[in-house]
Amino acid sequence: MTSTHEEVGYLPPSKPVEHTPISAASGVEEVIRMLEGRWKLVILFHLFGGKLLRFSDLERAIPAISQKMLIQQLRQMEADGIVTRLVHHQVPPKVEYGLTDWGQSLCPSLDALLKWAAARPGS
Amino acid sequence: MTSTHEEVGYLPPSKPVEHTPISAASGVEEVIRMLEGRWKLVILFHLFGGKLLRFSDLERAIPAISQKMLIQQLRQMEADGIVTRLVHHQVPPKVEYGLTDWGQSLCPSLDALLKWAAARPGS
DNA sequence: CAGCATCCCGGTGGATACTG
DNA sequence: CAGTATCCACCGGGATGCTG
Repeated sequence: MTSTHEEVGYLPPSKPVEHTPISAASGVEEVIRMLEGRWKLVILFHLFGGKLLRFSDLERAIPAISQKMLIQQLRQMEADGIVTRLVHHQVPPKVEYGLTDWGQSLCPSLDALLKWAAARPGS
Repeated sequence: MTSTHEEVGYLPPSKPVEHTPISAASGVEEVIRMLEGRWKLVILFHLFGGKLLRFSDLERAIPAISQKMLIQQLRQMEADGIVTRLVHHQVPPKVEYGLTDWGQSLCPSLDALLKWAAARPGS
């Protein structure tokens, strides 16, 4: 694919839109809002499979993330109904994070994304 | 904030991980890198369906985006092999953007994301 | 028309220190 | 252990003006 300046052998703009992506754009914004941020997807992938992870587990699993970001993203996803927060009040505090059913249902879609990335031409 | 403190009636962590999301984490970063940014997905959704849109078409379709962001995101996706850039050298310049086959193959996955968002409990 | 260059602001997110 | 609080650097991204 030589990016610029090919002589154009393209033809008919007579192709009708079969997908109306524009109308979908509204939902797109919502998805972006809920999943954007450097860490949301990374966290989600660590939670898939119904696992319950403690705050410190996640910190260890994602060494590059700061506490501030970890808690912030977790809280946002909790507010969005994607992750659950389970507090055990005991002397050394223990909090476990997991996925709601709805959050877990995101797994296939994200997996598809992964497969897509893996299928990149010129591997 | 008492959003918390359920007494924990959670049971068996006997659920074996059936998905090994951690190993997937590597690919996740890649996906994020390619799709992140305020506008990438929005642009993509306007390009799905095999449509070729001119720069000005996209500007009109996404009024909130600035020229700078539009061209920047398009270029990045072009570099990633997601979008194509078709230059017609004629007196009033004309450039059309579309999707590569690989880029087009992202459509089902993103659609799944949309459906997921639409299925949010408490609609 | 389709961009590039420049300036600049605000928010995102990192580092660090402190608390229940 | 699981956060909260603060400070601050950086850069994503908007506005404007100019060019081929």
